[in-house]
Amino acid sequence: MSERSQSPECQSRPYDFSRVNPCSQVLGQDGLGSAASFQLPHGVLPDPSLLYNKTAYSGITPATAQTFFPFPSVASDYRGTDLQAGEFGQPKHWYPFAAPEYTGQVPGVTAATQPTNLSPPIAETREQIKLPEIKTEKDTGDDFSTEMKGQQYPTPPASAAMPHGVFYPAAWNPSFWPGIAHITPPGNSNQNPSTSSASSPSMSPSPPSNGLPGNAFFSVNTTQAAPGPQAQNPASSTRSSGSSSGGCSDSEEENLSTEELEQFAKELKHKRITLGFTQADVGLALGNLYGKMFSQTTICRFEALQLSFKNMCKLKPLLQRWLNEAETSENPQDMYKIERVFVDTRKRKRRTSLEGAVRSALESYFIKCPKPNTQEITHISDDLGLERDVVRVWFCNRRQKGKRLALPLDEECDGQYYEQSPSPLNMAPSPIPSQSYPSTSYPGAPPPTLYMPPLHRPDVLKQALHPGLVGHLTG
DNA sequence: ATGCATGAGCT
DNA sequence: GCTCATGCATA
Repeated sequence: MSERSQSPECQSRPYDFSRVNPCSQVLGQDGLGSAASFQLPHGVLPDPSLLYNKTAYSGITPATAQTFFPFPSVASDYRGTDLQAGEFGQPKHWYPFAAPEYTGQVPGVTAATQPTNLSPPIAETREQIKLPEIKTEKDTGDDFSTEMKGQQYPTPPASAAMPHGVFYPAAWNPSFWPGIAHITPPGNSNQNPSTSSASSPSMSPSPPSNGLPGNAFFSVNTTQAAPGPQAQNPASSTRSSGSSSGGCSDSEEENLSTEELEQFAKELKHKRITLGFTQADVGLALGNLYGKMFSQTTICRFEALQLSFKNMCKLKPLLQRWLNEAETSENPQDMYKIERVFVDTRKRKRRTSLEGAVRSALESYFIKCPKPNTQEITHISDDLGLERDVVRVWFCNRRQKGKRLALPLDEECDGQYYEQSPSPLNMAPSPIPSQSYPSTSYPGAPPPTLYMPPLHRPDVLKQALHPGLVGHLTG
């Protein structure tokens, strides 16, 4: 009830497009006929935050904040060091369907074996393992059909040769993280009590046998244990209601501060890399260890502080435990062994790849109207020749992204971020007096009057905007 | 690392 | 239909 309410209540309908909606005007314009017309004039607010009229980063109340971490990705700098050993298809334990078939898709490796019992030699466990999954049609317009995607088995190459625990020695460069030049000694991880129980069961050579999710452990500290099928972890599932008690009520890290999270994220990344784990490994390990698996994406976002505060709080304990386990384990590789194979037979819509011009157009629309109503979405979709749903989803994601990248931690009323009433047709640079970025990004903006968190830098800003748009705006 | 998509829970 | 958490697919 807490967070859920945030939008409706907090935003108090900043702009109700269904009524008098500036967007409507904009959308109704003829000029919008082509993507070209969306070209934003230079100087037009490249900074999304400007649109949100967000207030200064003033810390947050861990207990309530449902905001996103806008920190600049702590990652992104060390690419070569952590070449993802590969992405693992998410076994999605909550989709215990049998694998009908699969096709090996790994170059050089023919998936000749049974999908099940996939337990590659240690040397290969880190390899890319794709579980069969549904892939959408590749080419048929919007429709999508299923298509079993091949299960990718370990690609022997280089990485295969890498022994666990000893990785990328050459690649690793601590300098990337000025703040954490060295790894803190194991066990030193800041808090975390329960962790030490270390070498826990999960570390045993054979991970939860079938690795069935039933291995619930996920309850960070609580009761929410078992993530049964698709058991969205409690925290998330309860977010709407439970969260009321506080952002990370389900976590033992309830008192986490943003600094702690930030610090932990760095620590995690640093150690993970040092230990030779990829983000995907970690995600899998969590599944094996605690029954709740996460994707490389999620781990990546965690490290980059791109999750909501609440989400960070929720995951932190798990990752903390994993970290401790990994550091103390003698056979860390066991932590991510995959032995379960489930197939998700759901159909997944083919991913739409929007062209630069279209994205720019959408971005432009977004600036003018972050929350288009049904009609407007329809208009936009017609205008750009996109599926309505694609447009709708794009806006949803764009808003989410906006929060992630341009939102300070404090805000809870996300509605406010979009409170800014869309600018009139002429797209006058959104003048959000209360917040601004360096003139470089927004020449016409008034000088910054509010505290600008470190993360509010041009480079971060760019992340919040579509590359195409940024490029367009900046030059 | 990130864009687009999915699904739960909610209004 | 929105937010939020999360993940597949891909740049």
